[in-house]
Amino acid sequence: MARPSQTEEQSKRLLPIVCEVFSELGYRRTTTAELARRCDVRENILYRLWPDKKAMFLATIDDIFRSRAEKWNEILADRPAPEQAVDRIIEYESHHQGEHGFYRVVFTALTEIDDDDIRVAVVGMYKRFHQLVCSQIKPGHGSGDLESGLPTEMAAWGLVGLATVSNIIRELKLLPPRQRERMFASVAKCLVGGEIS
Amino acid sequence: MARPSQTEEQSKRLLPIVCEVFSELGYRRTTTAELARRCDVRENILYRLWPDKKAMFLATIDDIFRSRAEKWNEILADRPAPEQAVDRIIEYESHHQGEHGFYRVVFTALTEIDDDDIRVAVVGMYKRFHQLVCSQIKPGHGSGDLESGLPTEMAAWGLVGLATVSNIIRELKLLPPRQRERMFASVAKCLVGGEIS
DNA sequence: AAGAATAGTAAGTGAATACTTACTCTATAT
DNA sequence: ATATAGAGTAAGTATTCACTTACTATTCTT
Repeated sequence: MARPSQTEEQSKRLLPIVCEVFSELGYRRTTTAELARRCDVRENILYRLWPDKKAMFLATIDDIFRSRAEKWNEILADRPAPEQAVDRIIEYESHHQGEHGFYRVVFTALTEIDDDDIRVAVVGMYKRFHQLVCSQIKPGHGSGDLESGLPTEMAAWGLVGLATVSNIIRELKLLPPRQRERMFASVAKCLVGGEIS
Repeated sequence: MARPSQTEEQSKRLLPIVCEVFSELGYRRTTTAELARRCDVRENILYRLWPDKKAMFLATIDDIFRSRAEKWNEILADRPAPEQAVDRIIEYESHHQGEHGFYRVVFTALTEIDDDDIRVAVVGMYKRFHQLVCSQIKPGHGSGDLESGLPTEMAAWGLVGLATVSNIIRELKLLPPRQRERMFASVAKCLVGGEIS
């Protein structure tokens, strides 16, 4: 009949901006007015793309995980020896942490888990994140335990925790960058096994 | 002249309740009306004890650290062999994690660090927390590095991270309690050194 | 070109909320 | 006893904010 809908394209176009705002301000402090301003559209246009503010946030949670997983795939794309996969990611993470607001979104989401939809989204994200880490640290080492003596799943949780503090340290400037990177790399090595460089 | 002020006593009496509400709802979702309701007083009475909502939250951040540090001192009060101090705390933490809303307050505070006062409070809290962990894992092992090969300060950050994920796992029920406890204990052992039990 | 659905504009609305004000009651020092 | 400062009550206020509505302007199909 008439104009074909562009909502799909527009959602895709605006979502990164929405992500950015949520990661800067957190869920509650982000107002729909601010989202509209930053997206350079009116509020009701956002409401045509998503039913409400919560839906915008849920889309953010999904997207933020997707983009992080994508980054990792890029890093590993040129197929290094599987034993080096972990080291590559550790290298990358220790330097580029927090660049895409991943943890800021996670933190603000964690204070909203009384809401079932948000809880489900966060739980899903963590499970996939943990799985992703597991799959990356496993191949290099036979089956079962790592060199450190830890089962893969446990070491993976340790790494997730390490990434979390590391981001907190970064945000709060608790350590100078170099020192933080060394800390990340050393503790990560300790968890997955191998010498400490 | 007249009645002696009881503000001191009343602050002390109400602060634990205020802490509880902030840890349940986070900073933004906590309304002064709800705080008053839970404290069973009127709003303006809270405003006589603290100048504004932020001050109530800052008091919460301080108190939540104090009470955690106090707990640890209690645990170590009956002077076990210094080598066992770490194991005791690990034991305690793996079981009693999250009981006092510590991490919920931390998470909600982390999304408010654009505010300088809150930032300073959180930075202070983390520094003291890290110091506390350091002082607890150091004595058992000579000077410098731990059995794991990690410097004490690094291992301490690792433990802080571990405690963080562990609380997230608890809140999101990502693992059944027993498994979470085993994970915590194993990864902690890996970080400070010593056999994995 | 006409018709129709979508994109965009601008103003508004009702509820929530941090904080206030004006007041009464109560305990204490003298 | 009583004057006085603090404790408690109750209503209010200005603002913010998620979400809506009524409208105009586009762009596509036929």
